[in-house]
Amino acid sequence: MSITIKDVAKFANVAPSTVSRVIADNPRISEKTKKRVREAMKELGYHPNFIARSLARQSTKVIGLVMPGSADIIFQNPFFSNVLRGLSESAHEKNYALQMTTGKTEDEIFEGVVQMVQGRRVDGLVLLNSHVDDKIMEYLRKQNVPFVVIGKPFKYVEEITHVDNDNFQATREVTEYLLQLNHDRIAFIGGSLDLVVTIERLLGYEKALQLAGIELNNQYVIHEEFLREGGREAVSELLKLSDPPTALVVADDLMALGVLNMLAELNVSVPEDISIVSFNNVLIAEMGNPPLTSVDINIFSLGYEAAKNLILHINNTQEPIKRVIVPHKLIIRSSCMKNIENDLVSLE
Amino acid sequence: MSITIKDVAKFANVAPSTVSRVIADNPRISEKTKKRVREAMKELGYHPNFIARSLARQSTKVIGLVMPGSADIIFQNPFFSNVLRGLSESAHEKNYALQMTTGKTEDEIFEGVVQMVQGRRVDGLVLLNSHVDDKIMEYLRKQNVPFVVIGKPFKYVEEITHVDNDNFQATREVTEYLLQLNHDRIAFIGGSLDLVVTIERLLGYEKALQLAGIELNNQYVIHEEFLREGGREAVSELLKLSDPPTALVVADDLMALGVLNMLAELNVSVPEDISIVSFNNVLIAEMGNPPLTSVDINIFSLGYEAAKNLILHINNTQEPIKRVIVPHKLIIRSSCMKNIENDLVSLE
DNA sequence: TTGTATGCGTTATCAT
DNA sequence: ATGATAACGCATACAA
Repeated sequence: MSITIKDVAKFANVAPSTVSRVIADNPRISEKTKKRVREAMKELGYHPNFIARSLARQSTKVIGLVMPGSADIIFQNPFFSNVLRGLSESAHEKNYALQMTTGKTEDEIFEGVVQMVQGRRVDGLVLLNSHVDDKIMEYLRKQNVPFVVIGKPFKYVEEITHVDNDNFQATREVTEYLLQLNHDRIAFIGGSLDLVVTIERLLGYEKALQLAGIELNNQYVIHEEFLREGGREAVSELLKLSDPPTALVVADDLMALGVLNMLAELNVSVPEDISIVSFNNVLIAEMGNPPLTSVDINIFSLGYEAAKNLILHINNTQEPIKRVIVPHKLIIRSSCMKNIENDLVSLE
Repeated sequence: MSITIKDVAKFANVAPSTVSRVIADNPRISEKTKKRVREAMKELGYHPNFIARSLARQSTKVIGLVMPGSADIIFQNPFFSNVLRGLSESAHEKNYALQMTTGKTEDEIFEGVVQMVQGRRVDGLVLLNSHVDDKIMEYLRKQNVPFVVIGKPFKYVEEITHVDNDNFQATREVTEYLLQLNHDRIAFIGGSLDLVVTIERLLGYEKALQLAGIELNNQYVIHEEFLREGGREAVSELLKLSDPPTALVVADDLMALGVLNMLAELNVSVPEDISIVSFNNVLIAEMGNPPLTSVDINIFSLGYEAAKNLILHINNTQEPIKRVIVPHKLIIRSSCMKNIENDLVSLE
């Protein structure tokens, strides 16, 4: 069919093994023959067959990506495009390819991971999010396959290599930011409690309130999906309270946009009537009306570091680092302001 | 290392070739031995090695995806997440895996495509967008590799299999929609003219105006990148005109959000002062303030059909269909209203 | 420094 | 209906 190593060998009057060594730039081959072989390769338009190489080397130079289910609305979150950018750039630098799992349901995805691993299609995997009691993580641990998690593993935190933000600390900080603006009725709208990130952020929120001596109000804590429908319901429930919050900590920009949308319909002004701070700082955060104050969690780096550390792990050039913390930064825009109500109270 | 076909063969007291036939469910193997072999596979925990199979079969069951450059801001458009969903679901149904190109620049991506193709890593490719004078399309045609383009090829439209909307017609329709609302000063804000979709939409816009007997105003046609910064500049330029438009056709939701954002800053009300209609109808379209009237181009189907037709093409079960048109639909929300100014004029 | 031979795990072509 | 055996294209241990 196409040009193989043997064709090049014949053309250059050497053995196939010599051609192979030239490809690997083996120092034991003389510069003369290297040059001759390389010319032959150019001449014939030779390109190495990755499949054959993978079989012989027992390594594919492919990284498997475990995506959320395609039916999952989370799949549409710009978070994933951004994390993909980071993974892509890092993988490209090290000449690794990226292969995605496909599948709608959790079971389909799990089966896909098994195929990838047992079928020896990939050298390692990156899990794009971390669930509570993650079946896939459990499996990969048992199989002893190199893998890296984006987010914090629910179990075996000390053993599983992961790239994460300090979400506990970040949420503490934003909550304290709102406290400094004189808010004391602060609600938390988080995503599914099945995601570890939600738990971490909730804990950070609670810690800040606790340190400020504010009693936790269960009605102020709402868990909905990270996306639009969730946002709408969450808001309507909160506003119905006798003592509605004056500030919201929302765990995701997209969800925060949904909240903004609903507040606009209800003629509630942001930030005049209610302040909002959200997370992720994706492109659309600054396109909200008003532009959202959001925690930049450096999504690109999350992806970049994940692929980078996975590759280090695969080639075990070193004892793998178990935890990489990517820094975050509060980006202040126009969705928060001082709580005047409390100001008046304190002036009395 | 791991369990191979030979181990199963020994365990079941048959030849490796027999095991292979059982895997393929070859009818010439007796049910008895099939059962015995399958039990042996379960027992030993056998999983076929895809790499070895690929080498022997000369087919990988992998589809290559040609993404925009990761440095490209277009990469962040929710369009791609959605198209990925469609591709993923379709590929999964046919047991194909998805592999992405990586790379920042056009050249890096091209090199990646060559690696994929010559390295025999993939059985075919899907191009996620269509550029004017697309180098990659040219290359794939010459290599005679199965591929499908999402969007309209700039050249060889009759020969290259592609999945597209009727963007010309769709843009005609939305422009006529605005005309019916009594707008006659309608501007067009499109993306890069390097993308075929931009050209198609521009032509549709022009056609509608022409049929309505409205003279084209060059100052009303602006091309900027599909994203935010572009949107801002475009708007400011338009509003500076002595006779500013009362309606905008914006070629992308994300860009339209940027436009909304800027208009809000300038205290220009939508739709009272200016009407906006945009394209794609991604999730965030309904989260604009006001929610955007947008053309739903059925992005999921674009991806789904692309993978489906590529796979048909690969297995050439039939003479490949050259063109698949995915239907579009105008989703009316709250960003457009009747042009009162012209109403008054006509009432005089 | 280079060549020979074998293996990587399958599939497929002959045989039997 | 099943078993040997030769590809598939490359890497590598062992020779020379």
